Amino acid sequence: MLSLKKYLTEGLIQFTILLSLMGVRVDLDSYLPSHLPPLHEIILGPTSAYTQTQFHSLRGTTDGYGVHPKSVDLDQFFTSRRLLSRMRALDRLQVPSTELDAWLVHREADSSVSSAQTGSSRSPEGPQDLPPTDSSLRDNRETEQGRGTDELGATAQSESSELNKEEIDPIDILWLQDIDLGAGREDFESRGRHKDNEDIWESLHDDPGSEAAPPGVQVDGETGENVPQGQTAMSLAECLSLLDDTFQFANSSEFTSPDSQSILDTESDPVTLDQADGLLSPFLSDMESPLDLEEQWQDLMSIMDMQVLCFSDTTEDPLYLSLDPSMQQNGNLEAPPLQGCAQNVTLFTPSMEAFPVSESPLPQLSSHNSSDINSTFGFTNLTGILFPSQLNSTSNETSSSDVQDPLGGILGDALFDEISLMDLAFEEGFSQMQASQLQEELDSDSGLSLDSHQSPASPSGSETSSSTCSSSSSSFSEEGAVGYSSDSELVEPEEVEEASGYQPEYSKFCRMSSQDPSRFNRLPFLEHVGHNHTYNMIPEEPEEPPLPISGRGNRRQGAFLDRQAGRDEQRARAMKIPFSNEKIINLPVEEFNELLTKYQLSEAQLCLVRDIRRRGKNKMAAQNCRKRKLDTILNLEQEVKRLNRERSSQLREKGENLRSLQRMKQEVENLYQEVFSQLRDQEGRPYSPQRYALHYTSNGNVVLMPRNAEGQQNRRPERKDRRK
DNA sequence: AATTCCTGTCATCGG
DNA sequence: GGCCGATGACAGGAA
Repeated sequence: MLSLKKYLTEGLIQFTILLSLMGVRVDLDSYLPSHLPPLHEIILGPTSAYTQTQFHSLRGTTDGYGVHPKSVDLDQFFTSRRLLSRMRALDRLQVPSTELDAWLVHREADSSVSSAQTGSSRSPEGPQDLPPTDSSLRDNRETEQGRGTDELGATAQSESSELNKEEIDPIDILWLQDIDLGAGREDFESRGRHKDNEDIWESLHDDPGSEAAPPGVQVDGETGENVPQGQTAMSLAECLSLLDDTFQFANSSEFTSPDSQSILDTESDPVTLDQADGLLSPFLSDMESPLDLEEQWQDLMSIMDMQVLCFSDTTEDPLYLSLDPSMQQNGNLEAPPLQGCAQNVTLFTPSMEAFPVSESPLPQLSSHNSSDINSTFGFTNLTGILFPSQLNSTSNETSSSDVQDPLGGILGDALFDEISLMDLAFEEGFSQMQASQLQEELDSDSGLSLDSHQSPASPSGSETSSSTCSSSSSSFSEEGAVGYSSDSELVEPEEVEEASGYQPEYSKFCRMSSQDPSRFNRLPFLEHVGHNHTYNMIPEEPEEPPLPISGRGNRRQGAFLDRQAGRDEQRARAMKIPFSNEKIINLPVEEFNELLTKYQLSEAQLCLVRDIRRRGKNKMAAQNCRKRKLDTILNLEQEVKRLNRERSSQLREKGENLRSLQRMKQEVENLYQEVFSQLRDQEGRPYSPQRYALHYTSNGNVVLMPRNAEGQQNRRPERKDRRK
């Protein structure tokens, strides 16, 4: 839940930034072709707000705990870095207004075709009975077409309701079992949210058809699809609402459970899925596959990147380019120079406008050395990137190879090979990740909380629940692992049931119960069998029908438990203990002592009773301990996969940035050539590139200097630059 | 017969 | 100091 909040907050922040950017562009586009200064100011605000300093201070203050490998903090670290780089990219390159269109398409597909994640995860139905999307669900809830209507709808269409109920039942049962297991409060809350969705979903299923359509959505008479009305604009609230819905669905582990997936695979109409795939945005379609929120945001940002890069490719405005020679100072190229380059844009533009034709640039050069620039604007490199190599190729002072392409080492094949390999590994590992996605999502995206963030069936939760339960009441069969009682008459059927439902997720971790849960999902009466982890509740009586499942683990377990339970039971019988081992083990200590005082037990009897209690409790503790250990291992495994994905994504992002940088370099080079070729001396002759070169001052001015006079500051430049 | 896996049990530690 | 849960270590049984 914590990570969910984190992602939600982060997502909202990003989305707000997006909207603000879009708004800025819309406002300025109408009257300002060269809107850089105001846009830059606006962008610099959030950009500066994401400076490293603040980032660190935030890291230090928000959560308070150290950077554990599986800490949310670490996640936040990567995410914040990504945000920072994205913001820099936004500063450097504009966000096209088509961004809004993407969201509109998203919503339209959402409304008309059915949500991919909804359809894939929950709905086994065909195209005629498409479940409403989550946003539409929300709309419905807000427009009183939710529960109130669905009661009527449920009576009128009880049949379909029954059918839906049947299909929902396994999931509900799973959910309830998790509650029974003592899922933590956080799990309760998060699941409660899903449950809300399920309720609404159910209600709308009970009330299918046009009346379930949210306001603003018409039902196509031919296709039966919901056609959104008035989609030309989406309010911020709607967008945020949609975003919120998306997050809820994205984080819904139930919606990606294998059983529901199997339901989809077997019953859903592929045409519907195709439609959904075709219309939904990649952001949504990702939720169809159980990617984590991190990836979804990455994909969203990738969309931005693609658009931004396209925009960058098409733009010819050289004002976006920095021509600062100080960038020649260093050779290595990394992301920060991009920011510096972008920052320099605003400095460059006005100064170029005010550039006097007859002004001598040399003093400026002498007064503004590159170190000043670096210290002032944070330029550390970009050195030869922005300088034409061919001009320097004839000069002995600057090696062409040096200036040629400092990116060469970075943009070499090695990096891209690495990226490709990472991508490949990512692709290959994904199916496995999908297989274990449920667990990953249960642990939330940031995943890896060892003990502080247990899965719903984590021992801490169940133990806490059991301990509180046992201490607060005398119903000692809550936890279920209460066996030891061979007195079958004392074991009530419901107790058996509870015991059978004990630790439903244990099957994921224990080989002994490696039955595929999906096999029993459609058979409610086998639900408990599918999650049978009763160490102690296997009835001793042979007349008890054997469990329909078989397998080495269960047989062994059953026999072993029979033996163990029988041992203590026999001892208890031999010692004529007047109450059941179940009570001995599971009663709270006060009631247990009370029980002991009620009966006049001998010393040997008391000793045996205490031994039985100690062994029984320790046995449950050992079971929980082992389960927790397995949980930890699985969580670590998931975290490793997640970090690999993160690394792959960041490598990809880095490659994109470097490619963008290369494009910028090429454009600047072309610009340099163009400017230089148009320069004429007093006699109207062009300057020789072998003898002259353009240099850039810290204030954005461009000066023409003789090459052999470079570094000498007492020479007048032949001519100043021209504005581009 | 050796190995592996599962489970119970004991001892110990810490809350 | 006792209770209780967690956990490492060990043992025993089954496959």
